[in-house]
Amino acid sequence: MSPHGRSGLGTNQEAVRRHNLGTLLRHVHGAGHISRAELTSLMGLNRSTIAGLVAELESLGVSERALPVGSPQGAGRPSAGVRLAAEGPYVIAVDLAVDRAVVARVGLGGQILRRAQAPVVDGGEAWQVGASVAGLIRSVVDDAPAAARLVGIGISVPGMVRRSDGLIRLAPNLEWHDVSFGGIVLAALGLDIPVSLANDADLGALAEHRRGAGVGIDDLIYVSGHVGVGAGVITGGHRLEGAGGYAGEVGHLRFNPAGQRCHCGNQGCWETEVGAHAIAQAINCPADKVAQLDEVLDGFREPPAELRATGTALGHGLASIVNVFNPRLVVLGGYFRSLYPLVRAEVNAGLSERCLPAALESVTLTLPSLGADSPLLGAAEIALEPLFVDPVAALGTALVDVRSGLAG
Amino acid sequence: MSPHGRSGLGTNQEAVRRHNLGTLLRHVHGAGHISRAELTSLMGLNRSTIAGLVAELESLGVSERALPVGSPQGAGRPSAGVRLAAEGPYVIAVDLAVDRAVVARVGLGGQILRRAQAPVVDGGEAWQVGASVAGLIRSVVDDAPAAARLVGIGISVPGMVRRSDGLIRLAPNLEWHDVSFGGIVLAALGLDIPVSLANDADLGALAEHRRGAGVGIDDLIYVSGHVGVGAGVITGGHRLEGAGGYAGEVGHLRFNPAGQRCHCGNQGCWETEVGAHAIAQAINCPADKVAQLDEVLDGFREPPAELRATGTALGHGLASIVNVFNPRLVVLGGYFRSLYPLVRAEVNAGLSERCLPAALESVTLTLPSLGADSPLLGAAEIALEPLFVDPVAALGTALVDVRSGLAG
DNA sequence: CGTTCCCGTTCTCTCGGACAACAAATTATC
DNA sequence: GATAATTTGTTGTCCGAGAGAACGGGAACG
Repeated sequence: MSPHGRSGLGTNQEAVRRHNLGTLLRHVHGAGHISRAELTSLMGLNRSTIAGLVAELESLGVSERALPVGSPQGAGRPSAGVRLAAEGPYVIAVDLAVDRAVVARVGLGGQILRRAQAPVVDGGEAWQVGASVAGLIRSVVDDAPAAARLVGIGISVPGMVRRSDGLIRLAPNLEWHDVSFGGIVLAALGLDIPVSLANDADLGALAEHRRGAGVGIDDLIYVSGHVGVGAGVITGGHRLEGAGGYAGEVGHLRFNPAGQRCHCGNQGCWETEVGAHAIAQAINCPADKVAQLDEVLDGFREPPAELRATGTALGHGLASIVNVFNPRLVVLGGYFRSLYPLVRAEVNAGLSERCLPAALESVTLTLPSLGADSPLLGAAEIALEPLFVDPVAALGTALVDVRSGLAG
Repeated sequence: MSPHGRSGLGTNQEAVRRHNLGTLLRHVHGAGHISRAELTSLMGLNRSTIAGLVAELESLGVSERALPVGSPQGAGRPSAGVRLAAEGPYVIAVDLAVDRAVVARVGLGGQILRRAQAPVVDGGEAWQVGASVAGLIRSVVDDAPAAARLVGIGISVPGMVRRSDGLIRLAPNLEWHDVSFGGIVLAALGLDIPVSLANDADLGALAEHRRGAGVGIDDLIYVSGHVGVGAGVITGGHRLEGAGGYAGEVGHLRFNPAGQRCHCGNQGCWETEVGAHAIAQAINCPADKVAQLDEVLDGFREPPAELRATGTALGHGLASIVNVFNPRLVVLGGYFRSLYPLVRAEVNAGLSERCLPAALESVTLTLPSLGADSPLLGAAEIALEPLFVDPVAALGTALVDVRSGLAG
């Protein structure tokens, strides 16, 4: 059974095999290089069972035998390693931001095999951006091994994405409403493969949970500043999506009812105090550089006094979030990655001051260990997801020899 | 596999049987009376497999054969029914509130078989309350069939409960800090059986999700007013607990930084505007009746003008919550159950005004269909939970002939 | 150099669910 | 009202997947 899926169903033996093979692949994906002995203890299955599963992965062309892993600890025969195959399946990850699009070819294991990027023109129509992204995808796929299979495309979107069908309901800073961006990209490519879209903060949280600062931590929040402010939440090891997929809109938490008007129509949303426009205004940054606020902030050697209030507001807002979600970790992504080091003291003080003691004692603030690539790698993760649910089926529908498919 | 549990493990064949038997029991528990044919389609298993599972449940004394269920629809042989056994296993549910404790004997299927309650004296020590609860448990168990087995005790607590061990970290209105209430009750009973504790709002959400207004709805929030304000969140069909178990503390969301001081030390928490003390003050309710605010509110035939601002504040706060969690349903429990009908227009207007359109369009406000019993039935649900994970094991450790055990 | 420890491989066993065939019980149809 | 159609319960068999035992291999340790 999928861990979070449709409950209530029974498990037949076919599902057992699917689940075990998928879980095994998930472990190999997570570790990159792992010994069979570790797999047996991680999965709680018999040696012979693991051997059978590993053999199936090899016959699928996903993994290959490797030398015993790393340093031998203790006596006994060293355990054979399992390594991801060089010509194994891969996905296309797209990180769509307000000013640029990054596209990467990402293999199992989360390695970025090739990347490309292009600016997004201000006020660009969706089809224009889609064509640009399609071009980047072509260039990124260009040097892929012919035998390698493309499993799908994952797209990180700076806006609200409906989870039922991936429609972009609203991307305020791109000024997009109800855009079916997945369909646009597929049409521009002339392909028909699975496309998954999700909110950038949600994907940042997922990536940091799987491969970043939050490995092994089942309750974390990724707070993302990308012009607007949003959050991705992992709780109990799973993404918090909400009914429509719009959960995590912390930017519009009520913060100061006497404050400034927000583009959402309300007054004093948190975003009006810690959003990019508010910060730009505080440090007299020109409006056309708001999208590159992180670079502007990186330019400071000393924290300007004007940012202190922002730091406190950030801490106070985080306190509300921590009270509500009780995470073990809060990852500060987007331009907060540049802001936090400047005003660490104020943020920490603001959080401690306003947070309930029980929630405060177990929480840590940190920076994303994947740097600015968190949403990109999260996009890769959701595109890879079908492989972990049913490797055989996902590889069966995957695309072989993509280059000639794209040329045609 | 347990649906939300430790991921990464493989599934062995023993686990398959456990899971299927538990899932079957979960369905019988949910429906009370269900046909085998429905079970086959719900669980996606073969007829013969379901027959085997049902036979095992019968041999465990949990269920029994019943006549074909309800109205026959269509041709064909009518399917035999599965019904919960009259002398089947049961649990003790405890709803601990600031002014009273309710104890019930609850069978599989969520039926309250017997209930008792007693006032909780103001400023009562934990051991006193524990002794009182133990007495109620004795009286409630008194008429249980001798063959019926007691599976465990579930306790709803008006405060923050650590999920790792059930310790009550803080129950502000009982003035309890770090109380091991489960151990106290067990010691007073002289028993040693599983005890589960959780926050009252969390359990309200669980009960409404399983048996109330939220059946079939996987994303809902139960907002509870019981002197303090808290929320229980169901997301993706699972309880949102957080790292320590303290998630859902929406009462201390920042609401109006220029507002009144909150007992948590901050200023202008949401609770200072929609908490029981704030409402009591607004309608000139004496301080010693704050714990019975729901009854006071029920006394109004016409909504007093003083409550309008409260209704608006409730709506505005709910907007923040809906933006963050994107639920399909918000259930208003505790004294909000009495407040909402009085100021429905203000609440709805406040919510619509401050909520993001995408989140607003799929959300509904409603009252708990289990009335004031939501937390109580939620306590029963967590106590029953082991039965659905592994019926055989849970029944194996369950207590037979409880009366004589309690007498000795 | 032998012992010990751990792991991979192979074979068999066991168990649980699927499947097919048949009987049973009800509805639909002529 | 008799027959056909439909759906389900029951039974026996089959199949597949994981468990377990036995054996051999490879490395560390004494």
